[in-house]
Amino acid sequence: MSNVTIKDIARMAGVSHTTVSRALNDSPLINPETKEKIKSIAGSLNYTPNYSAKSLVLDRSYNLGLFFTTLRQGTSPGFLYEAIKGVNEIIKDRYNLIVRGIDDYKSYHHVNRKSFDGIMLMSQSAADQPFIEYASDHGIPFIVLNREVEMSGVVNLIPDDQSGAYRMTEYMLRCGHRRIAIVEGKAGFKSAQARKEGYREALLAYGIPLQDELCIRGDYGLESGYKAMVRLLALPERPTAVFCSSDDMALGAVKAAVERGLRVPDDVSVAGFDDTGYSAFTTPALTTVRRPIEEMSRAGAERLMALLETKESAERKTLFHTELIVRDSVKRLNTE
Amino acid sequence: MSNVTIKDIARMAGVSHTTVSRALNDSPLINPETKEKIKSIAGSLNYTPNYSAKSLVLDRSYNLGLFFTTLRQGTSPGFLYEAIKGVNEIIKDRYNLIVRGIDDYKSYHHVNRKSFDGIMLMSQSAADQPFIEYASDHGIPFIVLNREVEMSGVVNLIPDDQSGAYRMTEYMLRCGHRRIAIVEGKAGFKSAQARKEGYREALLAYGIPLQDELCIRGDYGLESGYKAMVRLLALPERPTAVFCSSDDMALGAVKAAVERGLRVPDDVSVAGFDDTGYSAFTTPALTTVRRPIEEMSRAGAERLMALLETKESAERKTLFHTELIVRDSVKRLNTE
DNA sequence: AATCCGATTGTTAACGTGTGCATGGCTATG
DNA sequence: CATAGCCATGCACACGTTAACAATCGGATT
Repeated sequence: MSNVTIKDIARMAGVSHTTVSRALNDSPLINPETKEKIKSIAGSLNYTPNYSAKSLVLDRSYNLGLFFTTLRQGTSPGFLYEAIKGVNEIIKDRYNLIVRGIDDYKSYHHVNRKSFDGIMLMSQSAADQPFIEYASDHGIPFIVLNREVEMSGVVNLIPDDQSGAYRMTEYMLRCGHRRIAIVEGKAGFKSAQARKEGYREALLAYGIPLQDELCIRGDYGLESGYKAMVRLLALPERPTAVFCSSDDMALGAVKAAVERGLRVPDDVSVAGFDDTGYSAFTTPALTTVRRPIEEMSRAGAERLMALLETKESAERKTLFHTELIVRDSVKRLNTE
Repeated sequence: MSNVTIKDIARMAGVSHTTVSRALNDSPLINPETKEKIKSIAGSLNYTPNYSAKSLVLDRSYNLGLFFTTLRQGTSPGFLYEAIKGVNEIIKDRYNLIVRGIDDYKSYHHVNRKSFDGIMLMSQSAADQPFIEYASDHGIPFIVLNREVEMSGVVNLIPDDQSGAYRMTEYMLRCGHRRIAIVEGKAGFKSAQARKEGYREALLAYGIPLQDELCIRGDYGLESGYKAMVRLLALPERPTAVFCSSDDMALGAVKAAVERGLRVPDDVSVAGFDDTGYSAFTTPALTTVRRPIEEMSRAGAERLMALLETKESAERKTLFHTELIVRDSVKRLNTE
């Protein structure tokens, strides 16, 4: 049992517990020989510091929060996975990573400076604005990932969704598509808006008007992609290509098309967004936009650690590049 | 700032901090009126207890661990997602859920009774036996999910993989398949072994010998399913059905088949295991075995909470039912 | 020889909370 | 009226750690 305290060590070493504390924290005040002796005793006793006690006096909890807007809906497994993986690669052993959806909290009461040294918010919707203000008001060091936030002074790492969507739409246009539909993301999600905007811009650049009947609202989930496609296929003049704002919705869309006897991409092209691990293995392999979630999370963790150790923080806003991944689900109509 | 302490409240209420402490903890010793008064002051001051201090004196950290064998490889995003979701639904606000792969720790030094009130281990491989022993030796309350563990006295919740695999194989046999291959899970993973065993048993029941050339080792990942299928298709006499030990591998397998001009399930049948959210939306929709990860995690969290609050713990081992999900990826060869 | 200084160690208090024991007031009982 | 008993509260300490300040010692400086 690790009930060993510095006082026990002090007794064995014939010194005061203060000296032990200093020795174990590598204080330069302590005689090197004493230090060695104390460390070896600590080692042999298998001493582990009591972090609750440290926390109390040092005013640090050693807890880091990784919060999502929600874990219930609108957060894809792949997204969660990459984010956790990225962060866990960076943080030191002594930090605890606490994962939670902010909608899991009945009140933010338990979220405070004493309980969290810092927080990374994977923000997906404007709905977490209150949370951001709460964190800011309570002086909790935090950074916001994934969603652009207007607040000044906040470290903000975001993927360049808009230009990703632009490039995808442009790619479809270059392939000769002119009647291009979009299945939008979840209402209220900034990412949904950015992707729509990239789509709109690209169409504009090619002088093609935005048509309401080709814009269908989804919620990023599989099912909503399916339903959206069903509606698109029922149109008098149906689109030749469908840009889905998430890979999951693209899967749903493909499903709907195939069920109705259409081949993808021969009869209708479908593209996604995210490049989840699955996209390369669907049939057909999905043309999509890669979003560097893991890199972004890693960078976020690094920035947060830096922010905690030295009080300075570098640039506020950083864009992470998204990348067009061409696979097999969009057909080339011309020979350009 | 939440620098309010019970002493501040005590001063304002004209009582001792002891009384405040008791009042806020609903001690029956305190006069109801005093209690009300104190609570209202605490409320208006927006008081939050300092959990580091509480931890120190109560010897509880309010941290719960959700540990995986690894987060790097062999853990699918969907698995992680469902587990976290299940646990987060149960645990109370005041608990922190700490998610980590045990292979992230350089040493277990930071894992101890003071830092974790309890641990749920999503065990996937025998490789975490040392960790289990460590936790046991250090007297940390813990339960093991997902993998059967021999240790006595450990609460152990596991999905009935073996009978799931049995039912799947049996289903294929009933459909008239006789030459059935298996793509096995990651070496060393208990789940891989259990699924293989169910497969073996079913074949045996139908008097069909196990053939080594039809058993290919995979690692649960997409890529490995692809490669396994490539090998199977290169066989002189190829299987009519392939049972993959995970949905991900099934996706990979389908991919390989389609690339070689084969249709699933018309030319070759493929089945998976897990019933990830995607299985219903692949083309063709995947026939698979549902594994109740979320339910199991929820139950695990409940059991752990119970174990922490009252020291008793109910039955040791609980099996969670797996369920055959018939979709479109396995062809019926007969008309039985 | 008196003083000072640097190196090392110890004394003591502090962080915010919970709890055993003592205290004081009030009521009921004889 | 005295005493027992209960209810409500306070006092003092504990939890394990860090840190400001004091203390000791030996040697160097004046």
